[in-house]
Amino acid sequence: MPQAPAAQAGRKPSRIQLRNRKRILEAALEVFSTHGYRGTTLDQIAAEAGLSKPNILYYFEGKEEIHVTLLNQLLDAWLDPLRAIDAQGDPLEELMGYVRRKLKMSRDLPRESRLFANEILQGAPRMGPHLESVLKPLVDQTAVVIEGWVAQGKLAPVDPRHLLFSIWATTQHYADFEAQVGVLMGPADVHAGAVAHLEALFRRLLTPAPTRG
Amino acid sequence: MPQAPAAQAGRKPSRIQLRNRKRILEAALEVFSTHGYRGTTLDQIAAEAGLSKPNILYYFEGKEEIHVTLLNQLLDAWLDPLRAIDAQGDPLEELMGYVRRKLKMSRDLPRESRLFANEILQGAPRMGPHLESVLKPLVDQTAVVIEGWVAQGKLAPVDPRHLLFSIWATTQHYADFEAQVGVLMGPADVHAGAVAHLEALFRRLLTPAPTRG
DNA sequence: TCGTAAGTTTACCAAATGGTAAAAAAGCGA
DNA sequence: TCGCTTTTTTACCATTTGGTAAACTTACGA
Repeated sequence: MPQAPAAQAGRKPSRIQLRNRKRILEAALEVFSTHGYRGTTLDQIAAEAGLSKPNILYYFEGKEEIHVTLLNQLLDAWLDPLRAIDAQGDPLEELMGYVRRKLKMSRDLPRESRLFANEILQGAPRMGPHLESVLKPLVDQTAVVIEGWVAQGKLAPVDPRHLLFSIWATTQHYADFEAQVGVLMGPADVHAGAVAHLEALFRRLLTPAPTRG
Repeated sequence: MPQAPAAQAGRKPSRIQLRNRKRILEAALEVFSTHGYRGTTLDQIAAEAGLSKPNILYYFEGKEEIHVTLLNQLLDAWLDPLRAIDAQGDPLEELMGYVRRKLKMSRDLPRESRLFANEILQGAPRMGPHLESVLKPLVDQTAVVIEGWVAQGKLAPVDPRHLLFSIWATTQHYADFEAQVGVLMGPADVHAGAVAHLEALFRRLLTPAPTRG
């Protein structure tokens, strides 16, 4: 079998392979994130990557494999800020740090945010299992930590999962709804305003009432 | 010219026309909201509507017209809760009422929310002008009202636009990211929890500090 | 430098898809 | 019930699109 690095089984990838797979994924991220899965054509990805369509299919088995590769790769990076929450740290500062990291990701990696949003919006057809196996355990674990903090009185009472939803929603909004934000905010420094606003929003929510007696 | 109600110029629509246009839009909402614009085919809409494809094209000029009709119709309904904010009312209660109405819409009309999210995610290619001409003026106007409330000390200092973004993001999240919320919350009563959580979140943000002196 | 494997291109193809033409079938006012 | 209009169906079509076959070119170790 003279060819088939698409499904390379244990083979160590060559330098060219490494470079071209990276190029393709970068191009695919660009196109998928703005047009969605069905709205993206292999020709667009090929053009963006500077490769021919059959050449793309030399490195990946098909459109779907590119998409899934991108999504799973992404989810992992996406969850790093959540993993970085330290159960031993100061509760309020840990969570506020998380908010800031998520907001920064939204600004620096808007394409990744939109790719993810697109997938979830359509019911996570290519990602469902991954959400169950990767996202859910991590969230369950984080929920326990947050509940512990609340029980210790170091955090105002809050439902951990709804808190996470709020953080995700508000931070990713600036990437996912950029088209709308742009219309409504003009050329102002959106990010700086967002940082200040979300700082106030979550700090007020989470700061525990001073205990008396 | 024996046919052309698609571009009916001033003609009063027949009963059949009214019924079928409604059917088509309902079917299109269902399909567009779950598969996006490019992911939707006329055949799918036709099947969902119980009509043939050419019959669909008898009532609408094409796929794009259906989509645009749906979007513009939707934006109008979508903004009703915002229009309902009463500048003369109690600031905190007006805004909390707005939060509740938005959350209710997210629960009752998730398809509409997702249709809108899909469009904005992709850069609002078929809606840009409408955002400028309909959404922006209304938001500008609301921003003035909120700023007035803040100036009067009836509301904690807050950037009106970022506040609106937070409200939209958190409430619509339950519709737009339902696939994810479902994975993480199981069969629990998500809505009730969301109401309580967002009530706390925004009430704490907006309640002004008691003035002294 | 030569031979083999890796990588790339050219030329296709079948299916899907948005849309059309024109005939057939209902509706409906008089 | 007749005749005209509205509505619906049948039969197509051109383009796009994911994907393939096979020839051709390049890289690289011996």
